[in-house]
Amino acid sequence: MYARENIEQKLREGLRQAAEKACEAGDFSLNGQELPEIELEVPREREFGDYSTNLAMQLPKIARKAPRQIAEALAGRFEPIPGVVETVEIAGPGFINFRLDPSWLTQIVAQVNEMGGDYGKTARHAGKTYNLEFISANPTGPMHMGNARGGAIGDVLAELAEWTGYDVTREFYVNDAGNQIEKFGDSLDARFRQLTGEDFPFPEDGYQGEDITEHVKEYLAEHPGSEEELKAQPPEQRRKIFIDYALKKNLERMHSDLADYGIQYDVWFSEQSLYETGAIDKALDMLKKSGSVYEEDGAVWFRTTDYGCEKDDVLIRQNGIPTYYMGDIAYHLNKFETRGFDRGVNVWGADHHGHIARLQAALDAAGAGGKLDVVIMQLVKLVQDGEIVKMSKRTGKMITLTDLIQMIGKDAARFFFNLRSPDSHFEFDLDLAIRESNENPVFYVQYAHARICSILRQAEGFDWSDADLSLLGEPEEIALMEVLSRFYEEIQAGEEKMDPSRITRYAVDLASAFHTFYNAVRVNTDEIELKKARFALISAVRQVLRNASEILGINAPERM
RNA sequence: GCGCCAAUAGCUCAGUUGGAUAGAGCAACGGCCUUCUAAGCCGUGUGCCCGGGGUUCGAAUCCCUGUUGGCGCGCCA
Repeated sequence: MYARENIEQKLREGLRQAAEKACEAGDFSLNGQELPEIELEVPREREFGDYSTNLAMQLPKIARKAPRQIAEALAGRFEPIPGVVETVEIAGPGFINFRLDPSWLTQIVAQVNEMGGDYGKTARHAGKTYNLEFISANPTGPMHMGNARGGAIGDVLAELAEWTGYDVTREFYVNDAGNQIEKFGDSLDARFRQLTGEDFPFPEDGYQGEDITEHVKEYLAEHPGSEEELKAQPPEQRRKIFIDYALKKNLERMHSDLADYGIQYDVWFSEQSLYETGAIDKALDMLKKSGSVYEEDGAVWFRTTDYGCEKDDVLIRQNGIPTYYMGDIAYHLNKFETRGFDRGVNVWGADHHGHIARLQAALDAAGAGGKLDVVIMQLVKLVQDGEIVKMSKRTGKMITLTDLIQMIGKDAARFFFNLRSPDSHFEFDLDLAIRESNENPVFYVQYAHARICSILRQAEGFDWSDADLSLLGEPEEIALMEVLSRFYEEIQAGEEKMDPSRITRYAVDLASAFHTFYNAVRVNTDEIELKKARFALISAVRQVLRNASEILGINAPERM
């Protein structure tokens, strides 16, 4: 158990008992009502102590007494906890402020050094399986900036889930079926015809990127003499050959690009496989049982309006081909029913948010409701030379994930995309990003780690295992230990709110507290006992910086 | 028209289970390297928390409403 959890539990218990005693003694009465949940917070101002509660200000309505009077009764009857609570004070309109025994903080240093790479982990969700689907970029072309953001967010969310005890599966949904694949094939075939001298118009809504032409050229280079053979084939056959070839190439490239980005998937789930395994039919049967499926105009519909949506949606088109929506339902039922995941989280771009309600509706109808959360990330707006760059996979004008990593590096990219919460609108200034490669906060964090490594390197062989941590009492040391104590809370909050940016901000906070400490006191001091204590402290800081870097998927360099 | 997300310092953004004096980075200016990494530290100031109502001991935070911006509302994915 982490120190803060322990202390908070004791404070709550103490307050509960104080309230009981105060009622018995007739200080005030709850008039038959339950004591509200006790809220504890860490006050912004140091002078208000280490913990504060507004309990006395929540009671006047029930007890019909002034908050100050209630606070006085509670504080007066609060049983001292030796070694934990030093003082109890009343302040302002009725806050009760607690000041803790300083020893609680030094214990954290020992705990971090003992737990090492496990410090920050909890078993809160132990035994539960968690499926995290992210990026799921169209395999018809290279990945873009939006995919880069989704990748950074998703991978850290997965990590946060693991740190809170979930058994996590990272998953990429490969959209290798449907209309865009047809378009992909048409585009490839059109380029083939043009390359081989035919005067053939390029489809208006085709993929105009260079990569399409490249695929065709590569195919021809790899299959010498195949040109005539291909020309003799019927167009559908030829399209299929090109699609199979280019899709495979694209997926291989995605694998390696994502590996460069530090992302490793456990499952690449093929949309096409849903058709081949009968998962679509099975899902449709499950939906039919809800009684909300009907036929009209030759198509099969799902009455999403039964579930609060604005209009119904088509499951099977007039031409008999299932919609993307139907596929997505089958896919998610596969996650929850077939594979039995306890929880699923998807990271989607804001342009897909309209899809959430109807997917949830269908899952409810099929009896798999309440298991899926969707994190919506706002789209990335790319700015270059002070102007917004329109990106489009269709026209092929875009900055790819690979370009980005080449420009600013994996660490900076991952950190940068997680600097803001997913639902904040993101303006990515390319000129700034290139310039920022040296100003990016990621270097600030990494520098703190490298500095600590440097100090420890110079004292190789120095043994501080018997350090007396109570010697740590400078304000900068206390501030640093307080940041250390917050780590597990940030992980929990990040997981709960599905917001990875908590961790980047925490890492910056910790690095900042360290840099301040470093400039204020000398670690490698002549006073041996103090030196031992400070070595124990910076060793703990280094450990937590490493753990945070692990979650963020960035390097913690030993030298810079 | 309807729905989702947003609006806080010159810029980019924190702060949202309602709390005490609304914060950080960048940018600007000044200071700190004869001892552990100056990619660092310290100091100097700026706010109609988009407007208007409401809820209450207390609102940047919750509710209603208006404005502005982004996105969505296909038998596309």
